[in-house]
Amino acid sequence: MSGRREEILDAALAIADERGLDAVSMRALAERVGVTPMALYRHVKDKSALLDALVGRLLAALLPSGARRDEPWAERLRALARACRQVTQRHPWAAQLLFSRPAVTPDAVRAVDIIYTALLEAGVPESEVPRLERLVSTFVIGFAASEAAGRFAPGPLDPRGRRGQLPQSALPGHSRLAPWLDLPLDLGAEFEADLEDILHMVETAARKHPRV
Amino acid sequence: MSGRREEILDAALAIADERGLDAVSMRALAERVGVTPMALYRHVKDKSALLDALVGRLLAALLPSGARRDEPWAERLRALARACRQVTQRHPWAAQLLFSRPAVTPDAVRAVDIIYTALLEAGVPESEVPRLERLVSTFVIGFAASEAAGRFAPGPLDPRGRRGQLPQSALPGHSRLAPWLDLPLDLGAEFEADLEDILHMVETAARKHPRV
DNA sequence: CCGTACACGTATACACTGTAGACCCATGAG
DNA sequence: CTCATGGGTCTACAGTGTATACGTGTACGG
Repeated sequence: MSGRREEILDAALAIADERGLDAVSMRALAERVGVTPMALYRHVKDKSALLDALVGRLLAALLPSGARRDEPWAERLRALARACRQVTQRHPWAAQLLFSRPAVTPDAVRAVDIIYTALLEAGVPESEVPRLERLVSTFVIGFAASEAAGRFAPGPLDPRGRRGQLPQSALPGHSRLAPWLDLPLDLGAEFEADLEDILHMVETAARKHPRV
Repeated sequence: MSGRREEILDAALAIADERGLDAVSMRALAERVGVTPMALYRHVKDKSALLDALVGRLLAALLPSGARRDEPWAERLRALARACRQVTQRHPWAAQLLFSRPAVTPDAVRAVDIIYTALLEAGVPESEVPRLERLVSTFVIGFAASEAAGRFAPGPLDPRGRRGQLPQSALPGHSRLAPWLDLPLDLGAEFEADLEDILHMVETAARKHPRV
């Protein structure tokens, strides 16, 4: 059962961590494994299949966080969400991949199931659980991806400069919020606050249809 | 002022719509414009700059939806969100780009300002507005990207088959939700429902600190 | 022991990609 | 007339993923 495939995935992960996802080329990967590029294709169907396998591995690492069935549902969801963010912080390249394919690998399905059972335990009516699962996971992955891709980062211009591109009359919101916008932002705290708001939303969804 | 650049962007957008983002190569683009690949570099710094310009153009098209200042704030947010989803439905390739770079182009800043003013009008305390703007936009973009990338699609396996990979004892949530999971999902309706939940969340955030 | 099948690896080649550098030429200004 | 400049071309380089054909060691059935 060829540990060779695992070795290849290890190498790919290492390269991605060290020099970014773009640096994971079949040639570079082959060299790292000490083999010819074409040899990789004996163990991996495609490059895209290789990337899928990579995210599968990360998802597996993320799983145990939400599986502790003794804790209350909200805490399990928090743990899963935090683990997800942690993964994309450690492996920024993974964020964009999380959006590409649906949850097809066994581990991904398991992660979805953790959210399902948490929502059920929260009292969300069964008909609403799938939608809320997608809402929650979309937000969590979206936040992680935004952070990893730098969408929340100041970018080439600082807030002041960004506003300066336009007459301040065109940006009433920005000019009124100016003092708050210049503050450095603590994404960790923001993530926690967002989580609380979302969990609160789940609770009201459960209260609206008082079943169970 | 060289309409040539606009002509290039038009061609790039056309190629992306017809054959996907990957088909937008400098060579293909050049051929479409009727020119040599290297000629493009007189009008566009980079390929990445070209892509940035493309999303800028889409964002500009999306702007007017939320700018109608006569409507109530919730309706303006709904309009902006729907327009965003509409854009990524018409141009699925754009979704992944929306996550890459922060809102630096003037049009993007304008879009953020629309959300700012809507949240302020809703009564959200100023200190909370920037966070909630990121929360809302993260979800909307995340939903659009998920839909465009097929994360919500059934994928290679239908729900039944996906569950079959694992013993149903490992997936208590799936087995309990089975009847709902086999239903075909209407993403349009789901998006609307999600929007309502999120707007409700904004309202409670506004009520919590009854300022203004 | 022999032959054969198979897993694994290699070598070569093809069709792409983005883009650096040198050159060319028409147009308009001084 | 001269000269600069904006736009365009050609060539070339260093990459990319991967199809195809070919080798080779190891295991196993006869």
